[in-house]
Amino acid sequence: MKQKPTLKVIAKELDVSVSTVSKALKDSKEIGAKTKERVKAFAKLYNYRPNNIALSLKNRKTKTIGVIIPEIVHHFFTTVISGIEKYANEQGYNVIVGLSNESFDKEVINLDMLANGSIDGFIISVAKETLAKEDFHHITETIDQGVPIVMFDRVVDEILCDKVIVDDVATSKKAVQQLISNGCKKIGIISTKDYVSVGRLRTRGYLEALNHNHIPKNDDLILKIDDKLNSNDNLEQLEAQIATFFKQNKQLDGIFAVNELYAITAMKVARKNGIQIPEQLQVIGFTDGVLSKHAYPPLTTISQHGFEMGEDCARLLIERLEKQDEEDETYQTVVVKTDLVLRETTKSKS
Amino acid sequence: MKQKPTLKVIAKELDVSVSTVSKALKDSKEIGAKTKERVKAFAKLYNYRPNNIALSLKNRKTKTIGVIIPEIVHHFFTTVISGIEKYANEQGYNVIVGLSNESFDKEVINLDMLANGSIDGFIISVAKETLAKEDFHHITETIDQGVPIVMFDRVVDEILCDKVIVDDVATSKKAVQQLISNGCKKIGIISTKDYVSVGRLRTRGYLEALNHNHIPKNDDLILKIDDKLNSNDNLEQLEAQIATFFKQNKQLDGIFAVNELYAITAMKVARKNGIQIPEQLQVIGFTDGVLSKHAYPPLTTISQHGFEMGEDCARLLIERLEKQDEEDETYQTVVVKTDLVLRETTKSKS
DNA sequence: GTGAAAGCGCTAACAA
DNA sequence: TTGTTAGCGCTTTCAC
Repeated sequence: MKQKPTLKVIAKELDVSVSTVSKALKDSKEIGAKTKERVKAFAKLYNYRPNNIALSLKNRKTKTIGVIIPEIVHHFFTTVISGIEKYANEQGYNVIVGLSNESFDKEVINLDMLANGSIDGFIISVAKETLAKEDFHHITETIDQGVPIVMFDRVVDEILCDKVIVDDVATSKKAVQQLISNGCKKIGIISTKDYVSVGRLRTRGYLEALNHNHIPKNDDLILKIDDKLNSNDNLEQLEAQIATFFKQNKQLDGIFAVNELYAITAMKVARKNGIQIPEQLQVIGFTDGVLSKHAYPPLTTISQHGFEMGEDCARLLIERLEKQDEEDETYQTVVVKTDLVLRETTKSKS
Repeated sequence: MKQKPTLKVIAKELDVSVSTVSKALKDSKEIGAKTKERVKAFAKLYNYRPNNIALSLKNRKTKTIGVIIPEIVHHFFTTVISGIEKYANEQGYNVIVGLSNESFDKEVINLDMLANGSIDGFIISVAKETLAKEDFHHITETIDQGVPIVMFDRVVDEILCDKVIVDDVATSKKAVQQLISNGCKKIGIISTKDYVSVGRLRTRGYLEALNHNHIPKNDDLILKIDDKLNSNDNLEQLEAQIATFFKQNKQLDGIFAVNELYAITAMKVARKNGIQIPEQLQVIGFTDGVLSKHAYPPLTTISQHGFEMGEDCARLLIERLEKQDEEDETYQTVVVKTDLVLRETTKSKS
């Protein structure tokens, strides 16, 4: 193992000073042509690369951004990461990923580990446990220390920062409206507990759609899945809860699910009960991921455009980083548009 | 925005020296009890956190590891990352993710960006384009510079480093044997081009199984999907190639696919052709991901235990990092065990 | 045209 | 018990 060459090593080897080497490598006009040549040749030969850490210390910025998400085994989050990565890399930034695993403590630890100078700013989607506890001190403290944060998807209204979201209410309303227009009479929703912002908002959209069509609200038709159940471990419990829901609501002919896993599982349960999709039951999911595309039958879903969300997050963050001196205290909330991707789990009954 | 407190700031504020503060914060016995108290109280009050970058520069290690994978929107890779993350975090390491997007150039850039002191070591699964070009100079150079690398899944035999793989040949043989035992007579394989190591090896396992059962090889039954087709973009092309394959091989009654996307797509094509699964066609995939689990019917697959692979990668790398002085030039190749997860796309015809 | 010195934030050997 | 100093690798100002 050859040791990595540093300016100092090169300087000694060539019998010049460190600063000469530094300048030569930057093509400074202060340095004589042949010295430059010599230095550059030597540097190339030994594959010199400036030490990023030293630069970071000097410049007080690391050119890397930290992304903290609840789970990486989740198609939506990975598309967002792809988007972040793409934009960040284009701007010369690196991306460091931390997983909270939906746990408050791990979220705090991750933030702590990275906020100590390792990264210039965060992009985060808040863990369910954190939302449930409503304890956001780690986030506000980080912001107070001058480390900017961009929140996406699962955001916290009270915290002042840039945000990238989807118009959950309007989008859900649109989806449910589609079911109604298609002739569904008894539409159920499979959502999360209310502390998860997106679940709460999507439920609100569902209710607005019903209301708009003068359909009375029926609490039996609203299923709020217990916390953490969309982790891959307890699929059986998820299925059990949905099976019970089906049993309690016999004439269900439409389902709106707030994520694709819930939608897919509902379809599985329906199939076991001999219910035909879309003839007897129409289904729409949220988040257009691989699961939806490859489901049988292919699932009609709302596309959140995760990749674009990621790009927006990175853009917002990097823009703020690059003009950090200006102390801009006005925050943006970007609302990414959604699309209803019609596939085979819905169809007009007319 | 308060500026982040440094030792220097604290020292000045408390009118002691920087080293006193440093030692006090580390509970050094050299420092007097009340000085310690004072310093600690102050540090807590202003939420002091040591600057990681400075520590990295000092210690010549960053306690972060770089993971470079072809695609993050891929269940297998995300499970591996989860495993890496878990083990790394337990050991106090951070994980930084780079995506090569199956491109040689992006792989090189990623390696370059990070090899300059930002990370202590790499975990990498090689991009298809790199495998096709057979140009590995960026990898060998990195190793030569003293930055250890662990390869997983898509590895390069010629490169000396730690590796974590699955016994692709034996595992594939087992899967195909299962099909044969189940009574399949005409078994096809859907694989990748040969330069992708895993595709090549899995095809070899397929052939060995046939051979073992005295079934003659038939090249028509071997489909090698064109490069990059498992990226989500060109699903139609994938489907087209598989449809053609079906047309050319009428009595196909068994399919072994080298990843779950190929398997799922084959099932889709079969369904369109009115072929019953598993009655008329049995299917086994590789990589037990979400797609397989939620497919209809649920797909029999080989579980690669990605999470464990990730843990092994991290363990191998960190072990090497922590004893880097010893200059251990013996490399390990960990072969992770696989399991055949029997679901509903296979069944004995007896 | 080249080099010395200071400094980014921190630690540790050594002095006081 | 506390402080001074040097140094991690680099940039940059200011002398020479």
